[in-house]
Amino acid sequence: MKTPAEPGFAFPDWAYKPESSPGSRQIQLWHFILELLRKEEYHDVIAWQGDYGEFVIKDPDEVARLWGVRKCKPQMNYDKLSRALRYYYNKRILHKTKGKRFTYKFNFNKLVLVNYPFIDMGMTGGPVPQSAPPVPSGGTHFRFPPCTPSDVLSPNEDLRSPTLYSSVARRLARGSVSDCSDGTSANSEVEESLSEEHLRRGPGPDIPPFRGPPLPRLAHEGIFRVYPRPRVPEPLSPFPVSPMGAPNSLLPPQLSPALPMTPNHMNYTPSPTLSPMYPGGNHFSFNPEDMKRYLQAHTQSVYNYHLSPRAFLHYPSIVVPQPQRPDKPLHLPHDEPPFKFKLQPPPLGRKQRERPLGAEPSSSSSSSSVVPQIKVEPISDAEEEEEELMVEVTDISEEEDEDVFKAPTLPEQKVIPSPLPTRDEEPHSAGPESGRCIPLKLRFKRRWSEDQRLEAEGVGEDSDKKVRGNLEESNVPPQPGGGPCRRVSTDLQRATEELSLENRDS
DNA sequence: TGCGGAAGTG
DNA sequence: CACTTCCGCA
Repeated sequence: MKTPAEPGFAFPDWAYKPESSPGSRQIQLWHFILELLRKEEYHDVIAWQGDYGEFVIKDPDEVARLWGVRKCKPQMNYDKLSRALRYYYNKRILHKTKGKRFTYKFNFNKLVLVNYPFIDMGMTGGPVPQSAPPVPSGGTHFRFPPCTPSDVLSPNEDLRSPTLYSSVARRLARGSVSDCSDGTSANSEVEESLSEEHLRRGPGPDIPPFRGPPLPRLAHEGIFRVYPRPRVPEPLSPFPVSPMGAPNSLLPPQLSPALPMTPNHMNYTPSPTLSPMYPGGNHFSFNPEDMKRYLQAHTQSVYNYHLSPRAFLHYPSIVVPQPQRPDKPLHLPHDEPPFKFKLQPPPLGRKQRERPLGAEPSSSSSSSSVVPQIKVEPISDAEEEEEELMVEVTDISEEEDEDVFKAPTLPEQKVIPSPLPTRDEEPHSAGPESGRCIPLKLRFKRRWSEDQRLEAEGVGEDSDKKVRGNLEESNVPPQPGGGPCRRVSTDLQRATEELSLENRDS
């Protein structure tokens, strides 16, 4: 109803932080830049130009002024603004296009990929719209595994969305360039609060508030999940409309962006909090097709500029065990272990409705004390690496990225070198449990057990010791009957439960 | 022009 | 934390 007739504003929610949110800050410079970039009105001031994601500040002073207005910093000038931009270098949000005056380039790889890691960044790049880096289409409600979105994103980056961003985007839509003292468009705030609700509701009445639409079972199953088509044609890309035009004419059924494009990334379902806006919303709807194209192309430039490839390399480790797909070796022929995913014992006290395998009901309590110690290396490792690799490590690669690109070095390779024994893999060979319909879980469990076992056998001596040490230290004697594995499996059990639950509901 | 250190701000 | 402000250096 109250859909501002603004010609396609389209920023992904994740790009903003609602003022209301705790750590929310005001608009960030890059948001602002992006915003200007997508507005015709400012094409004389700033515009996409050159490479993908590359833009030129045609009128530095004006941009600075606008920025100043937006931030209520009348003293703002290009010098200062550029300093701010320069800070983005390290964050890898931007980088300078050398040789070209006032030309910078967005590292969408970072901005976008991180949020849409499922997109294939393969270098198959075809022609891509130049000035219109599209963004994946909404409709996806991702969910990261146990780890939180913030784990995936740099802590110091605000790309992560706290929760719902429904409206913030909208506000920018209009009060794009100012709202403080300059009458230019002082509507943001107001508008925002107003729209907050129906925004969530979307333009259409049929659009349920964003929360947790039927989540595809799990990436591995719903790879081809059909996504609701965005209400709005695509001209509303977060970026200037692409020459390619809106594929609105005939959008192929919206496939999950997590499509077969890249197995690496489709193994987990991104978190809803990171998800693009609800497709219903008119605020943000991007088309996977475009996104894919863009990203592919962008990848090239990314490679050219050595932008962080870690985003990619990294994800595989988050991967969730894949159901065996004989038809398609999901990827990485060799240089990567099937999955180096270590389950982190989920927080206890939650749904434990699955019958605890071989664990007393009360085990929950006992194990709750154990869990922390048990955490072989998941949490810290996973999280730390994640962040590091993803973002902070930035510096490391700052100049060595090339290498990274060429020879992705995985954090740990000590993973199960051999394909798991068939028996272990066979879904049929039902396990002790309800050997039927908990494939994922089972797989997880097995995988994990396997992992644990191997580690226990010496592969991962460190962690093994760690675990034991901890166990001893905590007076938690090894399970008499089951040995370490037993405990592990218990935890695993829980973990899997947690995980499957996680994926089930939401 | 562009860079990045350093200190300051909310 | 994300700038803002100032500044020396190239």
